[in-house]
Amino acid sequence: MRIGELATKAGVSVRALRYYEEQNLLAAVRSPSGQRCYPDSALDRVQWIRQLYAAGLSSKKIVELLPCLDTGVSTRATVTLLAAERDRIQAQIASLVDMRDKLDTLIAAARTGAGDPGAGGGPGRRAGDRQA
Amino acid sequence: MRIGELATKAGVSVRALRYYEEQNLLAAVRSPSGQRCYPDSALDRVQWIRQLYAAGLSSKKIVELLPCLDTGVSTRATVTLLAAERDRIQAQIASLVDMRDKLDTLIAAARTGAGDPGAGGGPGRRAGDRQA
DNA sequence: CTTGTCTCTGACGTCAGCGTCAGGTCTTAG
DNA sequence: CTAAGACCTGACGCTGACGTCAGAGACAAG
Repeated sequence: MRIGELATKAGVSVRALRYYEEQNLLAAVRSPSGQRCYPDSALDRVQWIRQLYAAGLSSKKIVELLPCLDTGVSTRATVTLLAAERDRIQAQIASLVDMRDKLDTLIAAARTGAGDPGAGGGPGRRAGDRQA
Repeated sequence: MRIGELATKAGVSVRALRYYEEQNLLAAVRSPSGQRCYPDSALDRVQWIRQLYAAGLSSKKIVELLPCLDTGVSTRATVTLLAAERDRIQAQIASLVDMRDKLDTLIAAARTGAGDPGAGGGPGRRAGDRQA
């Protein structure tokens, strides 16, 4: 498939796909005229890339991990990297959970009438999505 | 206290503190000669700011929320903002937990032999910090 | 053949949260 | 008094993941 189609399917911009190629995250076969041609597997690949970016990894880290994600084969070095990123993500989760709880406390305080005139909320609990 | 002391205590750079002031996140009384003078409460304030940055909020969002965090008083607008950020953070947590689990799977597969799909999920588990 | 849409390669623009350098002032120890 | 830091205000630099614009080729449809 061509770049526009992949972009639409993956929900990213054409520019982003070209950027991924530039960063060696995503390869494409070229047609004789130079147009990029992607296999279907590229869609999964792009979604991996997006999720890794969303988890706070840089292009450099991702390019080191992708071969392992592709083949499932890990060297000791990549396992080390995987573990390091996992631990970083875990710490990030802990930090976010902490902040979420702080915000919940503030929201609860606001709802139970502390402060704002007209915030007569009564018992206004949020949905019980306490677990991450 | 002066800016250098606050920076040291808070573990941030002097430049960062000046930036926070520029963004209206942190106020300082000025000495006659123009030097910034911070109250002790500024330390807590800076730590709030750091944590909010770490949770992915922008200066703009933080400046909208800080008055509420200071006074504990929330208007309807700030409660809406708080709730929106809470939900964003919750979604981010979910995304990170998902990625953490994916990485754990890969790590486990690598540990239980030459990594390959079909990974037998045998022993070699990580410490049981499954919950966020 | 022409039109419209898609694609190509540069290459500069953006935005946030600071780092860093320049040139001058303030404070404090000796 | 003087030297050494700490502090001041600009103001430019940096990084990463793209956005955007320019100018030109590619390709199916009528």
